[in-house]
Amino acid sequence: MELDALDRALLRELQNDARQTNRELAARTGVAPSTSLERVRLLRERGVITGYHAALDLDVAGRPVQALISVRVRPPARPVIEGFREWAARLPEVIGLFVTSGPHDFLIHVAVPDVDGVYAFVIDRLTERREIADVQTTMVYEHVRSPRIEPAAPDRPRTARRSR
Amino acid sequence: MELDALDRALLRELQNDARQTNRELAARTGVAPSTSLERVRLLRERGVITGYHAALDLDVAGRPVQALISVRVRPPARPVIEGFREWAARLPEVIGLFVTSGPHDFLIHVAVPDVDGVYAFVIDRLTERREIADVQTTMVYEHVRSPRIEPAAPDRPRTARRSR
DNA sequence: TTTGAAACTCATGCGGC
DNA sequence: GCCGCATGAGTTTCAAA
Repeated sequence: MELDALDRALLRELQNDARQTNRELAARTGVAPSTSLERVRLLRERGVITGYHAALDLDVAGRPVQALISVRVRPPARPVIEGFREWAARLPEVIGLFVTSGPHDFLIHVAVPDVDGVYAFVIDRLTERREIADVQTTMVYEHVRSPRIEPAAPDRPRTARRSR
Repeated sequence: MELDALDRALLRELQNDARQTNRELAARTGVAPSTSLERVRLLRERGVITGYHAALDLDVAGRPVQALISVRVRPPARPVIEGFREWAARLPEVIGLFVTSGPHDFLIHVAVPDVDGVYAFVIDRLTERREIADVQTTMVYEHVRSPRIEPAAPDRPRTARRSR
C-alpha cells in the first residue's frame, strides 16, 4: 500500500475539486489522461478514496447554528454505546459524531436553524433515551475543515542503525 | 432562497455521490438531464453547494489514530483567537477545528499514524505557541459523519392563526 | 506502467412547450 | 420552468513501447 508522488497529487486535487474533468486532473498532475484515469480507479479500488461528496453551506441551507453535545451513557458497555451511536447518527440535526475517551462517551455535532433548535435537541430528542447519564452543551462559533488531508509518509526502509 | 423537492433530491444524491453523471442524476430524480443540469448549476451559483470533494479513508491513508485536543488561549481576544485558528488549521495533523464557547476556546481534531503522534502533537507542536493557557486531550475511538445533511424546512407561510 | 488515438458516452445550449 | 435534440467535449479502452 504505497502512495507515490502522483497518487498524492491526485488525492490533493480530488479533495479540492472532485468534479474536475479527468483532462484537467491529468494536466495539473503532468500525466496523460489515461494515466490519471487508471490511477484514480486504483485509488478507489484500494479504498484510499472512499467516495465523492457535494459539500453544503450550512448557513445557506438554513442551519447556521452549530453545537457540540457531550453525552455520557450508562452503563458504558458495547451494546449501549453502539445502540446510542446508531440512533444518534440518524437524527437529522446531527452532522457528525465522535465516540471518545474521557468523562463523556460521545460528542455530537449538530447543526440547527436557531438556538432554540439546540435546546429542543437536548430536551426533546435526547431525553427519549433512557441510557443517557449526563449531557453538556457547547456552542460552536466556527467550524473549519481542513481542505487537504495528506496520507502519512510511508515507513522509511529500516537499516541496521536505529538512528544517525 | 427556497429549495423545492427537486433541489432537495439533487442535494441528497450529490452528497451521496458527487461524480455520478448528470444522466444518472436526472434518472434518479425523475427529470430530464437538461433540467437537473440547470438546477445543479443554480445550486452552485446560489452557494448552496460549496464544492465537491473526494473523501479519504484515514486508516488506509496511514493515519488511523484520532484525538480531540481542547485548547484555551489567553487572552481570549479576537487577534489571539484568529491568529491561533489560522495557525492550527494549517498543521498537517489537523483535519478539523471548532471554535467554541465554554471553558476551552478550541477543539482540534487531529489524525496521526499512532498514539505517539498525538503526544508529539501536544508536546512539540502546541508548545510552540505562547498564547496557550490550557490543553486537554481526548482520544477518538470512532468518528461518524452524517452521509446526508438536509436543508432546513423553509418557514411556513404565516397565517393569522399562530397554530391550528 | 504510460501513452496516443479510436470509439463511444456525456454535457451543454437552445427552440419549443 | 421543463423537455428533447444536436453538437462538441470528455471518457474509456486498448495495442504498443
